[in-house]
Amino acid sequence: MLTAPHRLRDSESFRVAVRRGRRSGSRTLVVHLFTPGVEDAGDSSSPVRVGFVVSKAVGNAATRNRVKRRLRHLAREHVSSLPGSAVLVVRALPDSAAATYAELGADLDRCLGRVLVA
RNA sequence: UGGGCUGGCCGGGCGACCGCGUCGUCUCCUCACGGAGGCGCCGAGGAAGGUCCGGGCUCCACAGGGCGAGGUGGUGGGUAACACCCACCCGAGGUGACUCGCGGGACAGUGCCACAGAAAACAGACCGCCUCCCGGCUCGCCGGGCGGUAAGGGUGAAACGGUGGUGCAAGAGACCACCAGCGACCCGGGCGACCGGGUCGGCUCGGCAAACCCCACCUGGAGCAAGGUCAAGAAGCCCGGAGUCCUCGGACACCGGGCGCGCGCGCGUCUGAGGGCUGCCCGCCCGAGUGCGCGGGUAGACCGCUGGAGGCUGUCGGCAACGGCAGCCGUAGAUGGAUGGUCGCCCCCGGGACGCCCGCAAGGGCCCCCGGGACAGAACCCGGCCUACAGGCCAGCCCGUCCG
RNA sequence: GCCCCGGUACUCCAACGGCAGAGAGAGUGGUCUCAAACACCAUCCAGUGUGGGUUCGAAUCCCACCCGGGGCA
Repeated sequence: MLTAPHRLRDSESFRVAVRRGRRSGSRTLVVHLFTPGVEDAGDSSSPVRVGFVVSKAVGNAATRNRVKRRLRHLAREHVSSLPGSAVLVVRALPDSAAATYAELGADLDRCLGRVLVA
């Protein structure tokens, strides 16, 4: 689980991450990672922030909550490996509703690996 | 023992590790705001759901009357209130326990009843039946006419009471008996809906109001993004539309709208601007500001925010719903939205199979492996309704079978 | 949180409570053409989102549910 400072909670940051960040997808989810450059980062001390997008196509409220909780728990493992002041948005696809915790973890690892190579 | 009816209840349990949120407390960092960490308590539901009703709460409004609109619809209770619940009545279904019913009014009026049929609502008469008259005749009849009838025909969802008899030219509630139905009155029972009995009457009168409508009763508007406090802010913000440029990500200017404030103009301050009575009118009330245009700021934090028509137990009243009294309990408050993740054991269900046990057998039990365990996530709070739901527990009752 | 529309053939859409359903496009088969397009003719495709009720009779009226779209704060 993520503590409060690591939560992404304003829609502008979501838009920036989704539009300008590096993207990688899998069957169950899509990852957007935005790492601000030197000129963009006003204060380099801001923490890594993570947000989630789980649309109604995934399922009803209980299902969406479960997916979101699993993703939050998984994303916690990656916070320390991300560069400072990075913004990560994880978008859940409809197949994520039926995926197990291990499958979601594998997909998140693979996508984050691809995004972080560059 | 098999099948069924009704009511109530549960919604996996225990443990380990890693985590999240509110509150409390301690420690540390910071000038401060605040932040980090440790410990402790608590942390989704029976439907939290759909948003179909009813309330609480908040703001606005509120002399009264009329028209309109919407809702409810057997009776009597319960309740803060209801379209909910309970009991009863009536009707329908079931052998029964029991279930189901938008269950007022069709002599206040208007409207509709397709097709078929002679005729579809007020009686009328197509084929028939019959007296009489005229004509014909093969004289048992045939044709025509003035009339009388409504038993029979067949259509339809529905055809103007049913059966039997008297009666008649033929017939008919024309008359009689019984039955069904309608109305009036009387007696008895019930708070009442209504029920039981009797007398009399005309002797009979279709359905649809989830068609307009009539009757009785009820209904002010909005909603916690209500509403309030503080901060920021004399500066160009947000939303929608369409356009130009372009490095296709954005930038720029235009039009319309939104809110605090500033400026200008108009109309006004008791001879009344404007507003309200949230559908309209009369009428009434409030009232010192208000309408328009131009410029164009902020959209953050906190309160509201959880103790309430609260729950449990006992007792009393009541057929019951429910109510009175006493005692005990203290129970989520997030805001990109906490209550989770991964395992182990147990429980339940399904499948498989080595072995073991019981049994003549069908089969049953133990152990092992695999898979599964629903519907679904609080967002101001309650009372209901409706809808979804794996599996399970308890109680009462009905019908059948067997044994005594 | 509050509220409003809509659901009929493959598609777009009509249908006073009355034969259960019109039209256009698309499709199919013909005519025309060397072949096609166009045009013309014929034909096929629905049981009206689901369930229940009122009625003699329901796409239509009423109730509940499902799905889709939209608006306001």
